[in-house]
Amino acid sequence: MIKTNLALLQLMKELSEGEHTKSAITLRHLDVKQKLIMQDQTLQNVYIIKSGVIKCFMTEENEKDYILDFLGEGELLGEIEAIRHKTAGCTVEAITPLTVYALTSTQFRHFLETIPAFNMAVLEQLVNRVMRISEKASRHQLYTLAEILPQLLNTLESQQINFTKQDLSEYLGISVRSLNRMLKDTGHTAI
Amino acid sequence: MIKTNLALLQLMKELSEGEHTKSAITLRHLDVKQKLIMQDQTLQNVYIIKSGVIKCFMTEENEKDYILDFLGEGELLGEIEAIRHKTAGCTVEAITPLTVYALTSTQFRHFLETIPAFNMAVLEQLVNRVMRISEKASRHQLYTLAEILPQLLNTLESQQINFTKQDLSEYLGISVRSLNRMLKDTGHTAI
DNA sequence: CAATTTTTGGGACATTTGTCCCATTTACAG
DNA sequence: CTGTAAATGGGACAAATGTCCCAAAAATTG
Repeated sequence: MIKTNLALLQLMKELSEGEHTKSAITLRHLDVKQKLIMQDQTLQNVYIIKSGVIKCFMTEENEKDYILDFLGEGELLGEIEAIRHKTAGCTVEAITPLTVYALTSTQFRHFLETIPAFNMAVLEQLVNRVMRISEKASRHQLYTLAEILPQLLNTLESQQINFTKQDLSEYLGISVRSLNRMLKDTGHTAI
Repeated sequence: MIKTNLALLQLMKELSEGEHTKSAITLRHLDVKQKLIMQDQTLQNVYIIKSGVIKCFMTEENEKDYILDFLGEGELLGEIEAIRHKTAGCTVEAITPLTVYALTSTQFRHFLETIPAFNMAVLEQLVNRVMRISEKASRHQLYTLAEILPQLLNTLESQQINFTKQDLSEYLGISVRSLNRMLKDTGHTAI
């Protein structure tokens, strides 16, 4: 359920120690509930998660939030904006203490052009994300909650993070009330 | 509503005439309802739409289809599979007569590595797709049909393609019955 | 043109999900 | 430890959507 990209994490570790590259990379720490990226903001940086977990969500005009994904180690953030030269499409908020590698958007594009391994890792990151979001969208449109929920609960058990009901329902695209109801009906007590 | 990528289309036009690159690129024609890519199939090629429109959809285990997107000129197909070395995640079917540029997955990866403009165009294509799919997923989770439909109908008017009710409802992730009901309630007669 | 298939439109009813609301429990700051 | 805020669980009802089904209209085929 929490997506990671260990290949990119490893690569960033190397780059952050590399002679010519380490000066471009800094570290940043965030506490729980702090926001790394705010929707509609102009971004100067691209981030790669070193440790911790974030939620990435979009806020629509009717004030409702939709959580696109929970992302962990090695996941790339802000690359969309760096490549398209647009403002942020979603908000990124820490749900555990977080450490990220940061590099400027300009540096990011420079790395893309000059470091083949980095370029490849970013391409892979992007196609994986397309797949994942597509599959999630499809699943959530074509199955009922009753079919999706058990799988999700299964996945949740292997995570040691406490997701709030609010977060789970925003991830599923339903109201908290519906989530509660379904949990009760299926006999699930704790999350 | 129909996504296009004119930058990539232009680039492909140039590459298909370029001294060193034209031999790698072939053309393929398809009729309406023919499938260019079948879900779960292993792909040998990557395609770029030269002209025409396709629908890209996923079939879930419960036999229901979800249309991810309608794609037109310059859109890239099969790149996900070429980069991840996986089988196709969705089916691609022509909804108008179609002409595509085809190149082998190997050639595609070679172009990525050796032609910076191509690499950049693919990166842009991918981030745009992530944005688009994310926005669609979010919108469809957070708004009711009554709010989405008018916008969609608006967009439809500017297209000269006849979408079937079936396609529209699979794009919206609802049943045809619901689509009909909503069309009647909002006083829309023709599509 | 006739026969057949596909698409469309909608009635009736069941199911799912949302909204509003409030009591209880849990977490947290002073 | 205590008061306040946040999160949880669920009743009651409204609204949205799905399922099943069938008849009319349109498109396709021989």
